[in-house]
Amino acid sequence: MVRNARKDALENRARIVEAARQEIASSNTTELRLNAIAREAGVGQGTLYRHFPTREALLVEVYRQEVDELVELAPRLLEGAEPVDALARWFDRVAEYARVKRGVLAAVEASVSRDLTTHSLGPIGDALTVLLHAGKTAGQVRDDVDAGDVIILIGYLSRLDEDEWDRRAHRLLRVILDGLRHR
Amino acid sequence: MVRNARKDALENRARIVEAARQEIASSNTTELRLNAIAREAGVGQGTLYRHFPTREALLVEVYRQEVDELVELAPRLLEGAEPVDALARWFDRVAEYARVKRGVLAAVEASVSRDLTTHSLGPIGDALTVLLHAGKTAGQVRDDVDAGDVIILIGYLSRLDEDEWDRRAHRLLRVILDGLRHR
DNA sequence: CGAAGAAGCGGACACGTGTCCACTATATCG
DNA sequence: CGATATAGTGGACACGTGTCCGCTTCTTCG
Repeated sequence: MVRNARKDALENRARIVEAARQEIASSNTTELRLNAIAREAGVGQGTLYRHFPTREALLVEVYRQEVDELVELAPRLLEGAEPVDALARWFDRVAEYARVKRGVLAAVEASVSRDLTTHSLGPIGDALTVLLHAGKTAGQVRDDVDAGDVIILIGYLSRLDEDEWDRRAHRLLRVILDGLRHR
Repeated sequence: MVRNARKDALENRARIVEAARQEIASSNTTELRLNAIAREAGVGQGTLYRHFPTREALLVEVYRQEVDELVELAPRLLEGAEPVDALARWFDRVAEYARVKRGVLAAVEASVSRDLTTHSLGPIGDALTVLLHAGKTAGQVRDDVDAGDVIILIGYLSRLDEDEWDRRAHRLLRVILDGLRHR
């Protein structure tokens, strides 16, 4: 991360992420007991919190691969489809992740909304910005929304219970998409 | 609440609600330290939790008046306006409450989404159902949404930071409204 | 009215979170 | 290479939550 990081610091960091990954994999639940992870990683609480100030920061790291995939998917979709359709497909992919790896969206949402004001939306926000911009340029997406707005709106995905998912997740994404359309 | 309630139980219940109300009034924050309220009300933790199993249950009680107002507003709006416009105005009113009395919507949202499956959406959900039904009948609102959907979508209001409010709250309500429109 | 049983009470407890700070290991520089 | 400043460590702690259960108080019924 930083230039002159200490060797043990990096090791600890890696060990924490690994412990978190395993914890998530084994318990397949959204819950994450931070202190348990610290224990499993063989570090103190303080160490964990210094490396990852918030639970979300840790989740972002754990799901980095998934996040990266979403990010690089956006421009690819734009090449092969109308902007609004690209957005729709991107939504579908987000939903897929949100369903299987519940932590992904929760992490993104929380970390983004934390500094919505700072205009730094993180990688996911940037990907969304690209999609929205294309949509606006093509006159398919309303002009008065930004990536932050959309992340706020689709945030419900991370709060949906498993048993409501099938009935609501995709339908509500379509409602939001229609709301985003230029009229 | 129940028929044969014990006198002291009712007193305690009232005292808890009163303590909560004061706590909210004085600290004007969304936070609510349940144990502090129990202490102020002069009851044990157990007592508080028996009367109000969840933090939301307590908030609903605290904001009962506001909730009632929202409920009886819905049919009144329908008398004087097109269904979609009534819905829009009702949204505005919800936003107003969500801004000033942050707890209202948080409570409603949480308590509703807790038993979305049981088809009991609570009073607010019922009010919304009326609005949506009128809109669908008039062909102004899409047929494939229910009150639960809408509550989920507008739930972002209770999560918006004060400083993002002005920029996003109403705009996003309009986006949602557009998404709900029949097309 | 007094006994009995049920409804309600309340505080101790187990657990998780996040902070703080005295200590330790590491990188750097003379 | 050894001194030293400092980044990094880890665990104790203060706090909040929610549960559990032995005890108390109310109500009811003979």
